[in-house]
Amino acid sequence: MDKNFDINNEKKIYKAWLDGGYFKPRTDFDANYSGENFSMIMPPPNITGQLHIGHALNNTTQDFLARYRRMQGDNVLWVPGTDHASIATEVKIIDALKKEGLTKQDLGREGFLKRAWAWNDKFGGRIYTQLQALGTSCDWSRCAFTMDEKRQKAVLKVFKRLYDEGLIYRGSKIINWCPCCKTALSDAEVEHEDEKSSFWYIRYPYADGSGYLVVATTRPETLFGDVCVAVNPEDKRFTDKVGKMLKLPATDKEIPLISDEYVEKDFGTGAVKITPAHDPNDYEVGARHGFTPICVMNLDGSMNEICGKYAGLDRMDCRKRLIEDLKAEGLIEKIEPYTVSKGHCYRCHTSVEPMVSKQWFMNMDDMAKQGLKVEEEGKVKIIPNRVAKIYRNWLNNIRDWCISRQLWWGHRIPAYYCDECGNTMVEESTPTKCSKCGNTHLHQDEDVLDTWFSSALWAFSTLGYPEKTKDLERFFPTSVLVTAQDIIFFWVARMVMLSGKIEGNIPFKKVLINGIVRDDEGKKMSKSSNNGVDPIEIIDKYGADSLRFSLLVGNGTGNDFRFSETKILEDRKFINKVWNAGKFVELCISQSGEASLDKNKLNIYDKWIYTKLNTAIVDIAKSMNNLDVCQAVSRMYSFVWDDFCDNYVELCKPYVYSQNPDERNHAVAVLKDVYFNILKMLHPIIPFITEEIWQNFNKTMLIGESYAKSIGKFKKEEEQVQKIIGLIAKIREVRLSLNVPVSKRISLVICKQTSEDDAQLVLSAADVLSKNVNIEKVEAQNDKREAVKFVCEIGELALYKDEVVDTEKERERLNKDLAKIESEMTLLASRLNNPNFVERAPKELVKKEKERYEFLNSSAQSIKKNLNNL
RNA sequence: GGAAGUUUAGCUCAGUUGGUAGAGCCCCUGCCUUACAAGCAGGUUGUCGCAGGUUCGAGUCCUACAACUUCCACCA
Repeated sequence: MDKNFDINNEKKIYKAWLDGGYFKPRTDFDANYSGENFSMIMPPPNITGQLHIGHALNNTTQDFLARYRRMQGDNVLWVPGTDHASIATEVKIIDALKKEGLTKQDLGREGFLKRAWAWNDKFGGRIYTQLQALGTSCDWSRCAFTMDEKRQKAVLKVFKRLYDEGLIYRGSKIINWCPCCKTALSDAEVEHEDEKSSFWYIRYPYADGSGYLVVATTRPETLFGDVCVAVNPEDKRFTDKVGKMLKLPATDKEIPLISDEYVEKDFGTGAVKITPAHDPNDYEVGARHGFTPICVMNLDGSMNEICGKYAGLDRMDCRKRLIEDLKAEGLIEKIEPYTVSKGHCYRCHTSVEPMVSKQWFMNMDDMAKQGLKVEEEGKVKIIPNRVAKIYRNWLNNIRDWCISRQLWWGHRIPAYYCDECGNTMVEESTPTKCSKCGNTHLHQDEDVLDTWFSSALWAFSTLGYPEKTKDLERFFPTSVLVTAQDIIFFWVARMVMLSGKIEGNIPFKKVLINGIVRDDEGKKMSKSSNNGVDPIEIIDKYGADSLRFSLLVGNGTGNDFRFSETKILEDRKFINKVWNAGKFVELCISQSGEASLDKNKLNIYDKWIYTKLNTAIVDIAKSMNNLDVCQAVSRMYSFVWDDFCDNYVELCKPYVYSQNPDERNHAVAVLKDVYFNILKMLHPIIPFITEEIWQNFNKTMLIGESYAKSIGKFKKEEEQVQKIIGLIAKIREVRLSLNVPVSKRISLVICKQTSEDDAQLVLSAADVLSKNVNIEKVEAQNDKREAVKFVCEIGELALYKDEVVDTEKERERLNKDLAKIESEMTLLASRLNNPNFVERAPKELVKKEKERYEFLNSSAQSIKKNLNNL
C-alpha cells in the first residue's frame, strides 16, 4: 500500500462495481433470490443545472442505506432519474435564447422543444456524471426521466383515468398567474413575502350626489374590475346606504353597495371594493351575489382595454398614474404605509397576479383524506416526526390542484377539442375524429401539465406502471424515501395521494427528511448568495469518500447542517486513519506465515475486540433500522478509532511481533479478520477507499461481501481487558506525574491487597505492559523495597520508589487522586443517605451504587495510608 | 395571525426508553515510540437559554418566558 490513498482510483473502482452488476437487484440474476426486498426511488434532480451539495447529502444518505442493506443480504433496488422541471427549465432556456436575441415564439413550439431536449441531453448527462463521481450505487439500467416514453405513458394513463372519474376537470377559476412566465401556478408554487406598500383610502362618490364612501385598498389599480362595494350587514354606519349606487372613480361606471358577512367592520373603513377577477375572496363574494368577474389585466401584467386611458400600462405604472389622477380629482382621502404579504413566482420571483382563468384542475379531497389516513395509521412514517405535522396541516387545508401550465416544455395535456361542435375528448392517443359529431378537424389543448404531475407518479412510474411488471410487484411500495423538507407538499404528499388513488397503496413506508445544507456562516446555500458548492470540486480535491463521510458525520436527523471545507479537512482524518491501519495490517501479514483464524486460540485481547466489534455492529444495526444515520456513523467512528486503532492495535503488538511463529501467525490472523470486518463495516459510507484496501488483500469485491460480523462475544474477557486498559492509563498517569522518562524501564509491583484473580491478570498482561508503558517486569510485593502505591479498578499496585523517586510529586498526585475519589463519594453518599432514593430507585441501581461506594472507600483508605507513609 | 425547530465546553455539533455531561477542532504539556505528525500519550474547558413544576433523581418530561431560524395563512 502507498503512503496515501490515491483518489484518482475512484473512477476505476466505480467502473468495476458497475461492470460487476453490483448495483442491480440480486433478483435480476437469480429470480429465486430470497433476501428481503429493499427499494428506493431517487428524488429526481431537475435538469436545470448541476447538482449542489444538498443533492450530495441526499444521495450519500441513500447510497449509505443501499449499500448497507445490500451487504445485509437484501435484494436492493435503487432507481435513479431526472426531472424535466417544466417551468424551471423553460425559464432557463428562454434566458439562454435571450442572449442570442431570440424569443421562444421565434423558434415556435417544435423548435423550442428541440432546444429543450438538447438541454436535457447536456445537463441530464452532467447530473449522472456527478452522481457517479459521488459513488451512488443506483441501478443505471433502470434510469428514468420524467418525460421519457414510459413515463409519458404513465402520465397519459393516469390523466385519462382521473378525467373519466371526474377528478380532473376544466373550469374557470381564480388562479395564480405569473406575468413573467405567463402561466398559471398552483398554490404551492407561490411564495409569500412581506412587502412594504401602502393602504390607499379612495373616495367612491354616491351616484345620487350624497357625498362619498371611503374604500381602503392595497391594490387601487384593480378598481376597473370592481363590480360592487361591500360592507358588513351588521355595520350600522352603512345600514341606510346599502343598495345605493356608487360612481366608480376614473370611469363612468356605477356599481352598487352591497352587504356581505365576509367584510370585517373594524378593518380599514369597513367598506371593501369587490374585484372578483383579481382576488380569491372577492371571487367568492362576487359569485354569491351573482356578479360576473371583470378581468382588467393582460397576461403580461399590463392593463387591458377595459382600463381606458391606462390600457397598455404595466400594473405598477397604472397604479402610480391612477393615484396621481385620483389625487387631482380629490378622490384620495389618505395614504397610509402598509405591509402586505405578496405572492411571488417560485421560479422567477415575479409577483403573481390572482386572475380568473380557464384551467385544468384536480380534485384532491378524497386523495387527501387517504393521505392523512395512511400517515396517521403509521403506514407511512415520516422521520423526524415533527415534519409529519407540516404534512398533516397541508393535507387538512388542501384545495383543488391547478395542473395546467401555459408552457411548452412538459407533458402536453391529452385533451382534444372538436373544431366543429366544441366537444372535449381526453384520450391516451390522438383521436382522428370527434366522438360526438364525427368531424375530423380537431385540435389538442395547448397547455402542458404541472411538472409535479409526473413527479407524483414517480414511485410507480419508475417501476414500470402502467405495465404490470415484476419490479412493481417486488419493489412497490418502496422502502424509504430520502428527501428534503421543502418538497413535502410538492412531491411527498402528492406521491402518497396519487399512489393511493392509482395503485391503492402507499408509495413508501418511510420518509427520511434531510436538513438544509448551509455554508460555514450558517447561511442557506443558494445561487443568489453565490455560496453554493459544486460537489465535483470537493471530490476532485479530497475524494468522494471524504465528502460522503463529512456530510454524514455529526449531522443529526433532519437538522440543518453547516458545510465547509474546514469540516472536510477535519473529517477526512478518519479516512486517513483507516488507510494507515491497513498499512499496519499489511506489514504484519508480510512478516508472518499463513494462518487461518482459530477460534480456540483467541487470547483475552482478541476476545475483547470481538466483543467490542459485536456491540458496535448491534448498535449500528439498531441505528440503521431507525434511519438514524448520524448515530450509526458515530458508532463506526468510535469503534474504529478508539477500540481498534487506539487500543487493540497496541494490545496485540506483543503478539504480532512475537518470536513464536504460531503465536505470531494467530495474532496476525485475528488482526486481519477484525480489520476486514472494519472494511465491511465502513464500506457503506466510504466505499472507494475500503474497496481499494480490500482488493489489496482479496480477489473478491468488497461491495459484494456480507456486512461485518463478529465471531462472538465474551463478557468476562471484555471486563478483564477493560481493567488492563485502565491500568495502562493509570501507569501512564503515574509515570508522568512523577516525571519518570518514557524511555526508562521500571518494575510494576502487585500489592498484597490485590485479589488472586486480578494479580494473575496483571501477570498475564506483562508483555502488553512492557510494550505499552515500558514495564520491565511485574512482580509480587517485596517488603524490603519501598514502593509508591496507586489504586485503579484492578486493585492496588505500586512502583519501586528507588526507580521513580520524587516525594513531592508523589504527594501531589495522591492528593489529587484522593480529592477526585472523595468528591465522587460525597455525591454517592448523599444519594445513599436519602431514604427516598434507597426505597424508590431500582434495587439494582442502589446495589451498584453501594458497591461503588465501598470500592471508592477502600481506595481512599489506602491512598490515605500511602500519604502517611510518605 | 397560526405552527414547528433551535438554544449543551472558546468554535461546530452529538446526546436512543429520565440514573454521576460527550466528540471533533482550538488551547497547554510531553513525544517524529518500526500503521499513522492528517499522528500518539496526557491535561484545561460546561449553574446543558431563563424561571417554575413533576420525580428519590431532569440536558432528557410538563408550563411560562426570551432570542434566533423556518414553514403555513385570502383580512381588503
